[in-house]
Amino acid sequence: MKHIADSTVRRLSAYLRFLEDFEHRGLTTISSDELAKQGGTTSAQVRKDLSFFGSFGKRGLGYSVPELSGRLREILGLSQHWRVIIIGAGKIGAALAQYRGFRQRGFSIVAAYDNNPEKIGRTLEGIPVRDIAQIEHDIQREAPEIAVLTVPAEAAQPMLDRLVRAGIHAILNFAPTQLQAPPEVTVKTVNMAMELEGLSFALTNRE
Amino acid sequence: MKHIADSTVRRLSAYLRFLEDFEHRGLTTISSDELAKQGGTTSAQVRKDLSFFGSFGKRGLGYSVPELSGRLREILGLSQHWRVIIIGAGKIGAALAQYRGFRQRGFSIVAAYDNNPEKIGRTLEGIPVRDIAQIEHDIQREAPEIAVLTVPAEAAQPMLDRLVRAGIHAILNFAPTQLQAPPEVTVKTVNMAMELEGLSFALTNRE
DNA sequence: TTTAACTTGTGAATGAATTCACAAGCGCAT
DNA sequence: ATGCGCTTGTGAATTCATTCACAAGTTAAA
Repeated sequence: MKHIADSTVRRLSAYLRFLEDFEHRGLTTISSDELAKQGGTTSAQVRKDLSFFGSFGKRGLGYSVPELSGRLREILGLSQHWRVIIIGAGKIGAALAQYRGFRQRGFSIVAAYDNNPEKIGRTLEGIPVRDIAQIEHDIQREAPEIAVLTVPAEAAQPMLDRLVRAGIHAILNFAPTQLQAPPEVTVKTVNMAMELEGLSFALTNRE
Repeated sequence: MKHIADSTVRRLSAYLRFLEDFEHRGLTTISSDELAKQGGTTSAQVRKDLSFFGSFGKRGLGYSVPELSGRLREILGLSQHWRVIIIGAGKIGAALAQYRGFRQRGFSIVAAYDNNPEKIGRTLEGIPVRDIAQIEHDIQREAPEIAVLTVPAEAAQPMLDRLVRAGIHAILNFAPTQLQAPPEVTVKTVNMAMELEGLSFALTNRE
């Protein structure tokens, strides 16, 4: 398949959210223009994004809301369940563990891991906290697909290497550091410091 | 000034992090190539990024670490302090309140706000939780520059409007929703659901 | 059946970001 | 002083992403 840009995938994800809203309100069709207005983009962009995957609309009418949302879920891989593990049972890990958006979209958090003996054996928002020492064993046994990394910056790269060796192919990183991973592993980084600095730049450099 | 792309600002922010590392280790000069390797980019990209703001390097030698990091801090607006308020004293708010990266970079969290009477008057990681009803009054009095929005999705847009009317120009949004704001207001959104869906897409569509 | 009002899907055009490639400058060794 | 090895700064070339613009398809009304 032709390479799909990251920005395109993000927009698909946004479209799906609006479609679910529409579905909820009982509407059956939607035009690229309405979708665009919601997502802060243009109708041509919406149609182009969708055209990478097929043609789902009806000329003169628009898109069927249930059909398009179904297709988007397929495209994004949301028609299957993904098992998620959280590495690092700190505050951020806890905030994520209770975040309802995960389960709503087919991501189930199976366990959290930490190296602090006081945390191991307890639960984090109902999710068991296990010893990080057993991570390789658990990955082999339970085959989670996605790992969320909420460890201190200096521990992030070694932990990523360890997860990759154990067979993880998708990582959501919250440590404020640039990570290296082999090409078959996808890493997304959420860096709050970077976002804040973007705001600082905008505040400083506006005329 | 010429318009600077968002991607450029993000990279500058990454460069600064490495420079601080280098500074810490007592190194005095660095080449665009070393900076690039750390940041997962190319030396030409590093030089182009910096060239928008001046020429800071010495041919044949590279960049002075303390000088370049100082210049980047200026460019990013980090030589001044920014006051931050957190709107929504839930789990994410708490995780952010204790995040050390903020203070380290000159962002000080002055207060959190909530509408839950059980939370108002208490503290969140040492930060006072105040009644959201007094937000306009406080903004006028304390003039915070940045608001972090950690409220439920459906409350985000009305709250943004309220903050903008009260004089806020920079918003870091954690609600999983697309927000509309006037052009003089900068909004950055951190959307975990979107990142996860990006991983789901990558897992699904790899050959 | 014809017409009018819409809306899609998509090549072509434009615009933006990245990479190339090289002249020019700097430091060190000889 | 001269030459060599290294690195910057930057126009030009290229690649990537977005927007334009319109033929073709659909519905509904007359």
